[in-house]
Amino acid sequence: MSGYLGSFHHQVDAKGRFALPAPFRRGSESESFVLIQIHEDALSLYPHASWRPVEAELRELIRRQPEARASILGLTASALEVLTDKQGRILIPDRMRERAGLGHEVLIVGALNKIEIWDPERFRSRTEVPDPKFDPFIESIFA
Amino acid sequence: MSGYLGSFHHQVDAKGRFALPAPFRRGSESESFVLIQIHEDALSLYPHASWRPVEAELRELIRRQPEARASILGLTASALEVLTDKQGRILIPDRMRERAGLGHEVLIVGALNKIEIWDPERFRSRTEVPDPKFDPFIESIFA
DNA sequence: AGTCCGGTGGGGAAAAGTGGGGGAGAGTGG
DNA sequence: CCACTCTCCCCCACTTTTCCCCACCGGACT
Repeated sequence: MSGYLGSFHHQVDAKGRFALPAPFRRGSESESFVLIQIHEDALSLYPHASWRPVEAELRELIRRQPEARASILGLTASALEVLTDKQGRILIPDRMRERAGLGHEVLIVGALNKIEIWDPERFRSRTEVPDPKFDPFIESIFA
Repeated sequence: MSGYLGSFHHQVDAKGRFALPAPFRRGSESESFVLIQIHEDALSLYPHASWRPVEAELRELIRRQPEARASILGLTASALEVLTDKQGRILIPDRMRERAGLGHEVLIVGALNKIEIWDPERFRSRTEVPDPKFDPFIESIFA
């Protein structure tokens, strides 16, 4: 299948679960994901296939720059391997939800090789005014 | 499965045992680990599969740089092969706990190919302010 | 209007984390 | 070679958390 596309407005229930949008489930049946906070304003969800090369590159970075150990350890410590339950839902631990500033409404956003989880309001404010500096590059890609 | 991820706040009981977090047990059923102190501020726990290449590289280093012998001997002398008991717990000898500065509360941290055991407070102080020098590298890995 | 499918909500069984008693085995000294 | 001690690990027990399962609801397509 092609990369993840689209955005879906879903609820996080009292137990901290949200339903993975049906289009994102196809091709990842009963597969595991890696849930991690890379950016301050969102959570990222990597399917196993996308995560593997990331992991390999992280280990390569540690080998070449041992001083990066603490930075990477902080990332992996706050990451988590998650599985969809039989209803296709994913559990976000409360600590993660709070740290990423997410409430009980989230926007599940397709980002090609991964999925991002945003606060809907914040997502609007971050994307409604795109930087025109990149327009020519983007234009040429789509030409 | 993918590498070790996540952090878990566990107790070390009066006998010096701590429960290996359930996610870290999967895939290593009744496997043995190597417990070793590589860094000053934490203990490292290598599953057998991750330990093998480390051992090979240590032997290779001794052959090429015999002067490193004493340093490596110091490491292997204080390392230890450990097994989980039937309850999935691992015993840390008191000497090791003291040398690594661990109390009766520990943070079990996933670090991809290995597991690290930290004092919770110390871990927070070492990782809460990541070095921005590595941000560009890390950004590009997760892009 | 009925049926299917995707999203939402909660009860309850199973597992995870924690604590401690006691027997088997290794190490030590007589 | 025996007796004593100490450590380790198995077993049992209890509490909390996790997640599996069932049920409901609403919209879309037939």
